[in-house]
Parts: sequence; structure tokens; C-alpha cells
Amino acid sequence: MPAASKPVPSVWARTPREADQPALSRTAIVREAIAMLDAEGVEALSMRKLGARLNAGATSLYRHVATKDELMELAVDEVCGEIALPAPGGPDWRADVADAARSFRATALRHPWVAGVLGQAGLAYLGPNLMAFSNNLAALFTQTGFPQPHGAIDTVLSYVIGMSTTEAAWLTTVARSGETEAEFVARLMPAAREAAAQHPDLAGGYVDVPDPVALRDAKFEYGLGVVLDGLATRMPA
Amino acid sequence: MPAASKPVPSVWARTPREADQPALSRTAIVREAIAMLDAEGVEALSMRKLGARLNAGATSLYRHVATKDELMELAVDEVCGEIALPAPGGPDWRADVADAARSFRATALRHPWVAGVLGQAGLAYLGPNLMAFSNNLAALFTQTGFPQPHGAIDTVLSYVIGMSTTEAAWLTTVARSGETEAEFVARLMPAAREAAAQHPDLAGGYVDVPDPVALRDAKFEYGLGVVLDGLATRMPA
DNA sequence: CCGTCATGCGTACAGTGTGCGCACGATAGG
DNA sequence: CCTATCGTGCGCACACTGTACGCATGACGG
Repeated sequence: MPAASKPVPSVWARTPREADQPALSRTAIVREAIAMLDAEGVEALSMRKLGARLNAGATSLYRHVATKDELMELAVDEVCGEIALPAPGGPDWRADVADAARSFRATALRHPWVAGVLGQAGLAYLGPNLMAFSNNLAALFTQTGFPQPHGAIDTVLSYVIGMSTTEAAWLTTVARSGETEAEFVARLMPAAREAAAQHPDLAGGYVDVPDPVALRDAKFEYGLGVVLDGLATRMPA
Repeated sequence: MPAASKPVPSVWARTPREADQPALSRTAIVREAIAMLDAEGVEALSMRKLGARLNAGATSLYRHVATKDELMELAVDEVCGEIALPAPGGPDWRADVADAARSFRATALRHPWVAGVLGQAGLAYLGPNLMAFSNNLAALFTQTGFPQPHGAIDTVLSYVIGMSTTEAAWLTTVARSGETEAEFVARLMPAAREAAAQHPDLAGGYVDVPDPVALRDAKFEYGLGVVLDGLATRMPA
């Protein structure tokens, strides 16, 4: 019988589809992709592994998602939905912009892959949540009569994306080491100091840090203050 | 004769190694890798294609380079060597920092892959040229008695990296379209305007741009001015 | 009851990074 | 001069990637 060449041992033993599973859906796929990205980073996400986590084959995902790049775009936008948007028109534009920036950083650090992907994609991602964030930032400036709102948006966004990308990359490296951030810093310090010996003006950056998290927070706040001060000088009285 | 099973048709017909070729070397590999990255972007670089361009097999490269990641690190640092470093201690720290920032942006746009790779790697890249650039920036601040030089460095770097990454991603998208930047902008404008209809505060950003290159230059200069102004308020008189 | 259709999956293809071991030319030691 | 060693390049192989194609299955509307 040529039918015996089929890999199925018997037609009668077929499992009649596990219908209790919520089946595949675009939102479920995106949700699980984000979970994988958060846990293992961007290069650990493959369509096969993602399918396996959803009790599905790799190619089944393509019924709901055109391509892996599209999936990444959806994941990025989904994560951007976590950014808190301050209500525009408040009395203190400075505080509102700062809150938006902090919220962006916080979600970028919660999902350490998103800043890098977002930066590399540039303006190609036009998802609703990302657009809403940009628009919110714009509203914060326009509604207070800022002269060049688009320059202000790009300036704030560039600073925040640049800082968050660098920070997220650092956190990824730390996470891969399996140590706490403080341990990792302590272990790297001698090598860094030796490398900085050739570059005396950098040496001041390699002092002992008792609380690396607080230091990163302070660095971000410092730069944010610088940017906002610079913008404040361009705000008419 | 079992020797006939060898793929070599005859031992006597063997080419005696083309010794005129400059042979493989780490610097030649890195140089050619940069050329490929500039021409076709980061996802078009494969060890096999790179080997082929050097008249070599893929695995031959591994005699000179431990891994592809290491090759990328070498390429990034090599490119960072193109950044012009202003002499520290000049009378106008503002102009010097601005020159360093402009030079960084210029090389990042000449090699549109480098900003993204650099951002994603964070502080993991400690090549000499990158260290020299950081140190130069540090020297520009320390030698003028700036109070928090490391905060200033991180602020400027974050802004410049963020802006350059976004710009480079945009340029990559434009290049892949095969059109000029002006054509590409014109073609995208209707879609962008329609998308911005839902986001009225963004609408002002989608006006006709006669000269996109000049507009990007102006945007960069605006943000750079903002950052430097913010830093200037922290400089003691 | 019988198409039609959306959905999942098995197979396959071209391509990736890279470990392994062999073959070769040059070079040094007897 | 012969021989042992060594650096270099390469062929092969492995595990893995994204994704195109076509079939099987069950749900659903006529």
C-alpha cells in the first residue's frame, strides 16, 4: 500500500484539533512576540520559536502577519501604547514634556529592544500609538505657543531616543551577564579604568558607583533638564 | 584508482595560488566590509558575500576575525576614525563641541549603518577611535572648567546619536526607493498628510519642502543649539 | 447536503554564521 | 637536500533562519 508512506501512523488516531486553545490571532501573536523579545532580546525571536510558544507551526503565523518585519512593527507600536500621554494645555509645559519623556524612557527600559528597533526604523513606523505619542508631544508645544514646535519635538525625541537606546543596550548587556547591575559594574571597573588610562579626560567617569540605577536616573534627568532649559530660552515671554 | 573520486580533475592542473593578490588581512577585510555596508546596508552583509568580494571563501575570513560581531565592531571603530576631533582648550568651547557634533553627524550620514549599530551596542564597543572621540568631547568640556563634564558628554552624545540614527534610517529608506530625497518626499506627502489628519498637532510638519537636505541640516542645527544653550546656562561665568 | 472559505501545517528552498579537518606554500632545523 | 612545523585558505557540514506553496481540515452559508 503506497498510503503507508505517509508519516501519519493511522488516520483514525488523528487528534481532532484542540479547539480549547484560543486559536491564533494577530493580537495573541503580537503579545507573545513582545514577551519573547522582553525575555530574550531581538535576535532570539524567530518565527519557529514564536509559533512553538503558541502551539502552532512557524508558517501558520503568516496567516495573520505578512512578514516578520511587519510583526516587529506591530510589536513596537503595541509597546508604544504603554507610554503615558500628559494632557496638553496644562499650565506647565516644561513639566508635561518632562513627564512624556520620562514615560517614554520607562517603557523603553521595560522593553529593552524597542528603542533600538525604533531608531533603526526611523519614520517608517507609523502605527497609531506611535503617532499618538508624537502628536501628544506636538500638542504640548503648540498649545503653549511655542515658536518652532517641530524643532522642539525632534530635539526632545532625539535626546530621549538616543539616551534610551544606549541605556537599553547597557541593560541588555548586564542582563546577559547574569549579574546585578552593581556586580557587573564592579567587575568591569578595573578594565575600564585601564582603558581610560590612555584617555585622561575620561577617567572621571570611572569612579565607584554605589547605586547605578540612581546614577542612570540622574544622568537622564540632567540631560532632560539641559534640553528643556535650551528650549525655554526659545519660548516667548 | 580511488584517487579519481577526488573533485580535483588532475593534480597537475592545479593553479599554484595566485600570489599577486594581496592576500587576506584584517584591515583589507574590514575595509571591504565597510564598502559593502555603505553600499547595501547592514542586512546585506554576509560572510559569504564578503569572502567572495575578496576572492576568498567565507570561512577563510575567520582566520583574521573571530566572529561577525567582532568584524562589525572593527568596522564601527574604523569609521569612527573619520570623525574630526577639534583641539581642546580653544577659546570657544561652544563652537568646538558643535564642530565635533557636526563631524559625528557627517560621518554617520556617510555610513548610514553605523549609528544604528553603535546605538544597539551601547558601551560594549571600546575601540580606540571611539574612545578617542569620547575623550576628545570630554576634554572640550573639562578644559573649560565645565562643572559636570560627564553629564554634558552624555547629553550631547545622546542627542547626536539619536538624531543621526533617525536621519540615517530615513536616508536608507530613501536610498532603497531609488528616488531622490525630494521625489520621495513628494510621493509620500499625500499619505503622510492623510495619516496626520487624525493628529492635528502634527499637521504642521507635513508642508511642502523645497530642499529636504537643507531642512535636515537646519533641524540638526536647531537641536544642537538647544542643547548647547542648555549647557551654557550651567557654565559658570 | 454540498460548495466555499478561512485557517493551520508539512515540506521545501535559498540563505545564514561558523566549527572541523584537510591541503598547500613557506620557513626553519638537521 | 630532506623533513618537520606552521600559518593560511578552503570544502564540507550542521543547525538554523524567513517564507512560498499547496494540501487538509473544520466551520459556515446556500
